[in-house]
Amino acid sequence: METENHNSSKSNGIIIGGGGGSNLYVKVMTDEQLELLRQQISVYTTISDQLVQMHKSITTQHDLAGLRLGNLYCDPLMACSGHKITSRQRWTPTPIQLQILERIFDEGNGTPSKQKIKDITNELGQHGQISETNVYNWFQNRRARSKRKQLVPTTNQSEPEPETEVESPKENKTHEECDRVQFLENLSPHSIKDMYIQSPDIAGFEHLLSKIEVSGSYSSYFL
Amino acid sequence: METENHNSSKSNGIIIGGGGGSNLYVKVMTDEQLELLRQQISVYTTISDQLVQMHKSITTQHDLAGLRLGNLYCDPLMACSGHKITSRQRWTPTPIQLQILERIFDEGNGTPSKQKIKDITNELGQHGQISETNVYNWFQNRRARSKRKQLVPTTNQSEPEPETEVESPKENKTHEECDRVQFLENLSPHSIKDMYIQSPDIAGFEHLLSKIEVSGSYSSYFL
DNA sequence: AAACTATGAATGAAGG
DNA sequence: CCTTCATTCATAGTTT
Repeated sequence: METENHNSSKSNGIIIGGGGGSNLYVKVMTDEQLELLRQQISVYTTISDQLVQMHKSITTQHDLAGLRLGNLYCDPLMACSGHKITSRQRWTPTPIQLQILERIFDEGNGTPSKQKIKDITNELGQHGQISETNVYNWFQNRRARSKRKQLVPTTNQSEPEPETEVESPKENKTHEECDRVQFLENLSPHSIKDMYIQSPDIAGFEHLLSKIEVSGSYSSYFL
Repeated sequence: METENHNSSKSNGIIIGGGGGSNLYVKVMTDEQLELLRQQISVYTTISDQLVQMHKSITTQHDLAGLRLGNLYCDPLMACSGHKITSRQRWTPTPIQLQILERIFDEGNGTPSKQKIKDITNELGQHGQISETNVYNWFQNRRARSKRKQLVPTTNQSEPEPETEVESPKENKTHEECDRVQFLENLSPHSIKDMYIQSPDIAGFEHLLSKIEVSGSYSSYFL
């Protein structure tokens, strides 16, 4: 367990001369340094632990909607006031609105100008909550999709992209939340065993540890 | 569990006897131990970094997409195994890239000059494929859309429909969301300065560090 | 419930 | 810069 004796790097080693002439090279840390290390690691531990818990709570729950809502209605006052918060993170046109929109769309003008958008928005506002962005997006999507429909009328099933698809075959579609977390899960496994310091009480954390790859550049983080 | 009594149980200190009779007590770490520490810390760094990015991506509404692509980027094996990654015509910023871009964008200068673009591109190139055009476009779009964001602060709270939606009171989404977000935000500030080890390139991380409270029990994590 | 479909929304890029 | 398009994601609603 004695050193491999590389004395090149920082001076975290000292040479203690015995009386005779045999020098003993050891790595030295003062109590202060150890304390700092302890703090540093504890900080990492704390952060990681809590973030992991958040991560778990996010991926476990189905409430991605709530998640998304968080962005939109992140105002703590609003949220905590336990008030209304019509949690419609995504606008959905009412039948009346849709009808009007369709009519306007069929009127030909594929280009709803800015002012037009305003007018339409105002009109539709009489029939439900709506914003200009909603109208804008609607026309945007409507145009694009009506165009695409024409382009691919019935020939959709014959050419399912015979590409060199070595991608993981399935499970792309329904795992929305996985998309969000796979950047962690997909990390190639690398066993960090017998760590000098172990965090005893973080449950899912070790699982993550076993998956995180220690990139070769980690040494650059250190010292 | 192991106590924090590092003086006795865990012989990480040795007594080196000099010739005379004065003993020198020092903390000792072998290279191996140091290496393990290095790995451990780098693991924490990696995990924290990525989790922080996820956290930011979640709490910031405009970059969920970028996060998603993280899985493509983050898996070295898959990326290096060859014929993957292709089939993407459109550049998508990696989380790291996005983070850097956001930081630069937030630094005010709405005008990324030609030279600036070059620099940024070069920097981001360290974290993934990118071109100057990508950077240019990104800033272009970012600016335009952030501007448009202000234009549509539609706090439309009107009640157009017989909205009897009470959103299941027991399952308070907003509350959960708050919990998730606030667990970081609410941590009492504690300055971790002059850390023995610093991670140079994690931007938002230091901000978090300044907010994380080092709980008094951190010593229990250590040894 | 899980899978599917329709569609609102986000965003990189192109044109002017 | 502004507008527009193409692509993709995420979700609400529907079907099996």
